[in-house]
Amino acid sequence: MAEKSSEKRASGMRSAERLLIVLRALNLRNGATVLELNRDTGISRQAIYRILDTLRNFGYVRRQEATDRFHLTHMVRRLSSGFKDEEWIADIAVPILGRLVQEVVWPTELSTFSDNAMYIRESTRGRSPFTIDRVAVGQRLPMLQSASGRAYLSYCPDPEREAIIENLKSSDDDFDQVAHKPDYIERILAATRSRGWAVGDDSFRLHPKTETLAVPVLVNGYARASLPLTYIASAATAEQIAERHMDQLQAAAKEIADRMEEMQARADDDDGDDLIPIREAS
Amino acid sequence: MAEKSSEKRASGMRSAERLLIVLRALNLRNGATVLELNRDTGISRQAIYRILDTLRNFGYVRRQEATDRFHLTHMVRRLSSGFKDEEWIADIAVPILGRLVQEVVWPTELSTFSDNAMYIRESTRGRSPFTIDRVAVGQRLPMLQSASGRAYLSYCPDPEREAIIENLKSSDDDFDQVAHKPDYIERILAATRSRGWAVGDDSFRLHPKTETLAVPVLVNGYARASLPLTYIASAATAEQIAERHMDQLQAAAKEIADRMEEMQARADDDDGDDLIPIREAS
DNA sequence: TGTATATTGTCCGTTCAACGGACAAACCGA
DNA sequence: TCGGTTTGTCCGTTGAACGGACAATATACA
Repeated sequence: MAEKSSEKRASGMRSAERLLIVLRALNLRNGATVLELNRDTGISRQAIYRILDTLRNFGYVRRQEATDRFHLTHMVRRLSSGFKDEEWIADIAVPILGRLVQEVVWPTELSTFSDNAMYIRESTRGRSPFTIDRVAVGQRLPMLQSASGRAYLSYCPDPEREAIIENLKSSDDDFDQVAHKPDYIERILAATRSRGWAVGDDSFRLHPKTETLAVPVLVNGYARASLPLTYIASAATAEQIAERHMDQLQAAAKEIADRMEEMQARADDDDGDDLIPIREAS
Repeated sequence: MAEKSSEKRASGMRSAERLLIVLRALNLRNGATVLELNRDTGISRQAIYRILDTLRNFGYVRRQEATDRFHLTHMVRRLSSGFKDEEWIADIAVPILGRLVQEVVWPTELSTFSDNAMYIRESTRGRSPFTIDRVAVGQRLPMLQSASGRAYLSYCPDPEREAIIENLKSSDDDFDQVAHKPDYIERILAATRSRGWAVGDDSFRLHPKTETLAVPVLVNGYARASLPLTYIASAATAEQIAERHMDQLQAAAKEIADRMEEMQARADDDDGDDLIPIREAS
């Protein structure tokens, strides 16, 4: 068949699920006895023993000799250490972009800065009816030509921008050579700031028939990502697109930023709205 | 029976183990396809599907729509967010204290600062033949009377010490009242520093028959924990104990500190010496 | 000293969930 | 058009996970 796995109400693996529940419970109350975990999770005592054995074999949990309580070890960090901060914002953006594409028919993306360029992290191409080329995630975008790059540079902290420009000067990418023209850069930044949004340069186009404009995602006042919208050039001008959709784009950017600030503020642990059961489902 | 679970060659739960292996693999290569995970881990493709479904149900993994790759979400942090930094050092100290108690017959501990006092995090009481009172983990020790507190205060960064003293002044604990006597504090610190180790004050004793001396654990030059040794007062004087065991105590403190510095230096991700299999055991 | 309650640990027969072989479908380059 | 690669699902088999039951220990109280 190979259908596109239409969001079936999956069950998942029993014992593995319970291990995750116990692991979570251990995080909420570091240092716990078998009985406490039994009560916290509703999982039978015997099962808790099995699970803790498993976790111990992997070094994620140790038993404190003196108190006979089970504790997490520093190894647990490995279960999440691969999650990078750049992914953070893309992760949060997913549902928001999903809603955005329903209002704005054109495909939008989320791009972040890394390695002297912007990279597309998330995309709604494929859910938009007006998409020409498909997959764009992972695509590299030059800082000074792409709408994403320009939006980012215009609103990132000053020291960061200066450092980026400095790096671009020693880049061997053709696009980055304009970094040597400070007046050109100044003009772009000024134009972007006066508008509030950025446009892509003709010299860089992912697809010849499309154009892109972008707004920055301002977290605590500074750009942490860009939110580009790509449209078919023959369908409208940048001004028309902006007229129709800028409010929605800005609102989405704000929503992403708000979620980010919100999460940063919290103790990093408990996020209230929780999909993960702490007790077993009946 | 209720035997003390004599380190049996445990097996652990099959499917749960495999979930942990896949989770680890996802951390090593964020963004992976089912086939890639299959190759990385040696786990059958069908099983990877089951595991990813489970992880998705819990929100730890999402599927990037555009690329069909599986990514960790910010939720994975919850699997380790309960592991606090204070536990870090205690966690590392466990095996080192274990070796120490074999050389030094007296019980030793590891204590860290928290909430205006030192707290015992790990203990070898129970493995030492000369232990009087059993469990001491979790025990609160006053800063200015206990050997642990004095060792810590004498070698922590100056601003931290000043802040602690300031806090103690507004404490309602009787022990902390001497924080109002700067000359007393100065005398203690000077004595401790000239010796290189701290002694406990008569006014505070966990057990009337015992006395304690302690050395600081100096990470990057500053105290991050204390390593107290408790002995029976009638058996020897502090000087005799120091004569016999100070080298061993200092060596253990140094080893803990070295391990800490080592771990901090690393990228927090890959720690080389790894108990956790990335591929399944045959 | 005996009785009651709470907790920890292990055994073992049953059963159901995890397992992987097999097949179908889609995609891709030649 | 045809092989090779990748993705996804089905389904019969089996062994791993399950939890009831029991043993042992600790503490409290009469």
